[in-house]
Parts: sequence; C-alpha cells; structure tokens
Amino acid sequence: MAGMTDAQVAGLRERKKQRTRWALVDAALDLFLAKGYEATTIDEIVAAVDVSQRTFFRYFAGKEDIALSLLTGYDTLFIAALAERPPGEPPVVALRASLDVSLDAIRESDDADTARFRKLHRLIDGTPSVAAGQLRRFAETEQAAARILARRAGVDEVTDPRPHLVVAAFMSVVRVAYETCVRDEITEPAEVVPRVRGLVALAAETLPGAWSAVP
Amino acid sequence: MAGMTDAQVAGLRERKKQRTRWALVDAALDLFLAKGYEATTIDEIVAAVDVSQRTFFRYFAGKEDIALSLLTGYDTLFIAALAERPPGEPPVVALRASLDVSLDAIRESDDADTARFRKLHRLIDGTPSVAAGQLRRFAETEQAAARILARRAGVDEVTDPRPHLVVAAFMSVVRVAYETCVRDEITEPAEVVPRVRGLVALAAETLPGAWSAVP
DNA sequence: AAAGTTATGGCAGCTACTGACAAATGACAA
DNA sequence: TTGTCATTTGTCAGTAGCTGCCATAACTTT
Repeated sequence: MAGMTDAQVAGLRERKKQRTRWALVDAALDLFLAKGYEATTIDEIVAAVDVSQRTFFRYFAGKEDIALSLLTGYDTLFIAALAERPPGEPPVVALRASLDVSLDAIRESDDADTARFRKLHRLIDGTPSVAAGQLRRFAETEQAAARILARRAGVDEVTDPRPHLVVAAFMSVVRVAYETCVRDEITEPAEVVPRVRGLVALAAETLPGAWSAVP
Repeated sequence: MAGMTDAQVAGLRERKKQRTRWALVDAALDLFLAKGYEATTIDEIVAAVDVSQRTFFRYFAGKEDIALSLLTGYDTLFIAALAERPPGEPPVVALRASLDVSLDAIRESDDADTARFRKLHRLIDGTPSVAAGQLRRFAETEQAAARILARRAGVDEVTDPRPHLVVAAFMSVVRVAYETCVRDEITEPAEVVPRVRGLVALAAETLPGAWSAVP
C-alpha cells in the first residue's frame, strides 16, 4: 500500500483538494515544530500554503484537528479490521489482530506519511492540548470498537457493559504504549510499532494477575 | 464531612472568594442546563453573579474548567487516599480502596455539592466538549496515580511501565462506569456510587479471563 | 488609623471560529 | 469549443474566548 492518504485515481478537482489538504498539514506540522503549537496562528499556516483562512476551516475543524489528522486514517483501518474478524474469536484476540493491521499500515506507509508520523510524535511531546486531542480520538475509537464487539457477541451494549470494559482496558494499554514512545522520544515507526506490540503482550501477562490478586 | 468545597474557618477575604467561586459555578451549571453549554457565553455567567469577565478568568481557565470544577476535589481525595495506602498492598487493592474513599465523599456530600453533581451529570450527557474535558481529568489522575504506585513498588516508572498499565486499565473501567451512568441518565449519587463499585467488581471477574483467553 | 497586600474592574487587543454572498474553477454534455 | 451546472474558494463582517496592563477598591496587619 502506498499509504492511505493519497487519492489514487480521481478527477482533477479531487486531486487538487488532496494536495492542498496535505500541504496544509505539512505546513502546520512544520510551523508547530518550528515555533511551538500555541504560538502558531492559523493565519501563518494558510499564508504558507496561500489559501484563505476560510478554506482552512472547510478542511479542518481547528488546530487540534489538523495536528492529528494523520492518525484518523489508521483509526479507520483499525475499526474496519475489527469489523471483519470472525465472530467466534475471543474479543482480545480480535482486538490484537486489528491493532496489528493498523500497526502494519503505519510501518508500511510511504515516505511522506512516515515523515508526518515522526513530526507528530515530536509535537505531542510537550504540547498538552494536542495530547488531549489524542485522548478524544482514543475515546471515539473505543466507542466504535465496543459497539462492534457487542454486536459480535450478540449482547445488548446497553444492558451488558462487558464488551465496553474489555475495549476500554485494551485501548488504555495501547494509549499508554504510545505515551511511553512520546515520553522517550521514540518517533520512528520502525521502533514505535514493536514497542506497542511489546507493551500489549506485557499487559496480557501482567493484568490478569493484577486484577485477581485479592489476598 | 460537610463536603470538600467549603472553607471551614478562614479570613473574610477567603470566605468571600469561595462564595463568588461557587456562585459562578452554580450560575454556570444552571445556564448550561437551561440554554445549552455552547450557547451559554461567559458574559451571561458573570452577569448572573455580577462580577467582571476578567474576574471569571482569574477563577477558572474557561468554560470547560468551570463545568468540571466540582470533580477536582474528589480527584484530589482519590490521589491523597492512594498515597496513604500501606506499601505492601497489591496495586489493584489499593486503587479500589482509594476509589471507595472518593465514592464515599460523593455520597456524603452536602446538599449543595449533591445538587451540583446531579446537574453536572445531566450536562455531560449530550455535551461532547465537557465529556472531552472529563477524559483530560481522568488522564491527569491516571498520571498521578501511576507515579504513586511506581514509587510504592520501588520501581522506576520510566523503565517499568507495569504500574502505568495497571492504573490505566483500572481508570478506564471507572470511566466506563461513569459513562454508563451518564448514558442511562443516572444522576443521583446514591445510585451512581453503587453502580461504579459494581462495574469495578464486574471488571475484576471479567477482565483476567478476557486477557488470558488465547486459544 | 496608616501602610501593605491582594482581589477586582475596565480596557485594549489578539486569535479561533462561523455565516452569508459573490467570484472562480473544474465537470460534463451538446 | 462552448455553454451550463455543481463545487470550491475568497472576502467580509461579526461573535466569543482569552490575556496583559494598570488603576482602584477591598481586606489585613501593625
């Protein structure tokens, strides 16, 4: 795959939109890293790409949105993969397999997306409002995943919270894994991916014992 | 306890500050519920209490902050309780005991705080930006709790992520519990508290099996 | 009662964000 | 090619969140 961000074949109009979209993202990430997230204004971003401010807000909901826009593709991939896992499979197995799909996508991204991934990880480190945006993304993905697992298991997600509990615990482990990467300034996809896998594996051996330990 | 929000004995100045602070909170919550969170402006809140907008921002960082300000006290209580648990205790036991402390505080709050609690729960339901603020609060509490558990266990929190994993999973269960309350419009502390305890107990029996199920 | 400390108010200003309308630009068919 | 249609873009005007600055008012202390 050449990354999920390019619009293979399409009309001139669509290609042009994608170009300005990613031009805005790249300009924003560069400015954020150069002079700080809060200190960067929308006006500076749109000036670098030479579009109007109004156009910016037609593409993105705000600064936080453009900063994290790279990751929405991987989230979508994760959810799509989860929806196609065989129904008989245990929840955690399905979640780990779907996570592997999105991690593979991160590792096999093209150069442009890899560069954006690195920049984003450097940005999140030391920018609380972007980190807060991350939390929102994880929560949305969690919601979608819980719905899928509940349907798979054939239970009503309103009366039975167990699918949601499993997904929440799983996603929180993934989140902690990414957070340790940010903290240790591990920005390379080739290093991030195995670390996330490793922490999920560690959680799988650690957490069951931690919960049941009631002396 | 008469709630953690009143300033027992103190100078006139301090008492006055607490009064305007909670007057602002109550005015804000009422306005948010009456005409919607986004539709309520800071100007309307300060007009109801008759202070200047500038003063508002000396008390609160913004709308999100004032909406969730009631809960910061309970968070502080949770962290303080966790810090005083005996060091030999297993992490999850310490976390559950500390959670009980903050849940007891919620149930034994005075009438004013109970009313605020109810309003806040009604507000979060259907107000995404306030719900997002909740996520940030939980993340901050998680950070603090992880640090305490790491010190207790005598491990370096940088090299050993296990304390953080346990706390993250635990806090995510608590968060899901609150979310189900909001979804089911359970606003009464007397109903919220047992439900949170129940979901934590359910997680304790469900999650270990879910993680280890690797056929 | 005076001096010192701290909270408040008023203002000026910046930035994020939105609605409405007009101009430009790509899409498509005759 | 040209004319028509749909969509995108720019401009403008306005609202609201938020901050720094300085003078004034209010409590505190001696």
